[in-house]
Amino acid sequence: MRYIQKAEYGVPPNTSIDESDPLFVQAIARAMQVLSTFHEAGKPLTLNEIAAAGGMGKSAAQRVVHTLRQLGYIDRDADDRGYVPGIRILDHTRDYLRMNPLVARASPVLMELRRNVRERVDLSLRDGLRLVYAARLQSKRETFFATLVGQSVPIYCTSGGRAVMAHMSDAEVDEIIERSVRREITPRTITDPAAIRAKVQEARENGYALALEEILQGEIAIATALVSPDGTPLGAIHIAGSLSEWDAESFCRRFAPLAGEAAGAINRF
Amino acid sequence: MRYIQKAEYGVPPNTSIDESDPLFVQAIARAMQVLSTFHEAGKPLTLNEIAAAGGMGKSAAQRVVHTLRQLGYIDRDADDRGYVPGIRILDHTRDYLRMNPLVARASPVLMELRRNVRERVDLSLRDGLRLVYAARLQSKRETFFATLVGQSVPIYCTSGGRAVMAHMSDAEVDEIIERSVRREITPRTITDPAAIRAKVQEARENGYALALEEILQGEIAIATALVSPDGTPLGAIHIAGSLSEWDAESFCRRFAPLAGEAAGAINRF
DNA sequence: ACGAATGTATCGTACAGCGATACATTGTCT
DNA sequence: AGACAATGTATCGCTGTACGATACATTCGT
Repeated sequence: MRYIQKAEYGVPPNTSIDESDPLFVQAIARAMQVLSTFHEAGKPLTLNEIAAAGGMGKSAAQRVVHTLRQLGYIDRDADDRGYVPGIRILDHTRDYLRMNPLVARASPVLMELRRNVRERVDLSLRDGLRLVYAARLQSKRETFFATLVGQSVPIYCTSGGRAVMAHMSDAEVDEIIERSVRREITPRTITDPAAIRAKVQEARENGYALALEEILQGEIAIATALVSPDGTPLGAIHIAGSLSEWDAESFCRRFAPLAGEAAGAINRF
Repeated sequence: MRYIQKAEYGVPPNTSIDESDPLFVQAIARAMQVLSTFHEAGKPLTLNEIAAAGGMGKSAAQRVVHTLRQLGYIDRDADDRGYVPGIRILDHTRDYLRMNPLVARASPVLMELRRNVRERVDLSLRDGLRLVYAARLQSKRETFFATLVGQSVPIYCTSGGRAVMAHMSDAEVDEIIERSVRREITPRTITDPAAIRAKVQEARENGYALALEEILQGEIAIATALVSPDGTPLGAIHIAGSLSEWDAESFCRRFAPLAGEAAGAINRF
């Protein structure tokens, strides 16, 4: 039995909480902290690992895990060797997806788009310095792990991220670049601030953003932004293909108009 | 802006918790209770609604919501009119999906299956009296809301459920039937215990289960069970099509072998 | 067979979270 | 417009919950 794929190029969400907030319930923070331990895990976890990772005592971890287990948010591994996330999580996934108006509005358009495009089509939503994939329509050849709902990627070095940044002020863009932990995820990841700004500018002019192998070797992706009525960028639509089948120019010529149309259909108020 | 689709035919999970458990952390239960309020909601919720639904005081709801908001598990609605589930939920979705060995093992097989089948293909996992959809490869014509990850259906009246029950003892089957709140979701939903037992027996003999419009009008579905090495049923693979294109017999003849093969490929330890 | 690491149980004390209440702000009805 | 109802926000003293240390049980690894 194998357990694979931890965070990898995923981005941890911002969990910098304000200490000494009179309304803040610490027990809840502990619970979520425990659940979040799995973000970095590649295998079922033991109580001690959870306690250590959460910076809490063994007793605290024990009680939290016990409680979450009763409620179904944590399970025992199939072989009873450790703890894994529980199925009740999916109930909340459903709630999130169906109550997010952007997802609801975008989905039919995405499926229509997928009909005209034999490549992977994704919807991502902005959360701080990252984009979180909310809906993914995989192409024929994709592997499962590359296309998980909830997967997240940095804004600074992705097509979707740059499409989003294209709808921000220069100051905001700079702040994102500044605060991001930039590293070369692949050899072709663009990490230089000036170069990123240039790509954002390019996206502004083209109306779409392009990224070549910045996250995954051999992957080409273009994206267009989804914006709220007041112009705030909320997320992006991605079309991703393989460089073994496409060169950048023909990929853009073929898919940029489609991606633009799709975004347009969603963005109308 | 519209917010649609609440629980409907979804099944609420079993949250009957043991009172007076010395290790039970009530604050966590409260937090999850609050998040679970959205299961039944068709629109953004107010503080008072959350408090009332959770059977707690306004202050308690206030603190819980405040905390979950800080952590990103609850957001304000786009128009600042109410509370909605937050995007951090998706991080845990990803954890669940990738750390569940059955999902991991089944996914490539599912995609291969989808390649040979132009209909919807689903993977569901058992949780008590219900099946929870964990992976869904939609066909061309599906609407988004019909194919949400996290959607759940009762065991007693679905193809997947009967495929699962086929791998249980008669006593276990009876218990499921007994404990389920059986109602006619559609006019064709089978709710009579004896009739259900007969359908289970039929599934045992055929190696697959069939359901006709028991959940959704016009839908036909067949399913095969996924079992652990010791024979315990863990979930099912579904193939679902439309009665406007298929009659029961040809649907089975065409897809039963494929569903069986797929389940077989996954079940080999 | 042994030792190390796991999950489980117990218990008195401190402080976290409870509920009542009061305030602020928004939207709605006539 | 003006008043009202309903929303989210803040404050505070008391109670009871969750804390951590420790001891026990059980499984795993070698």
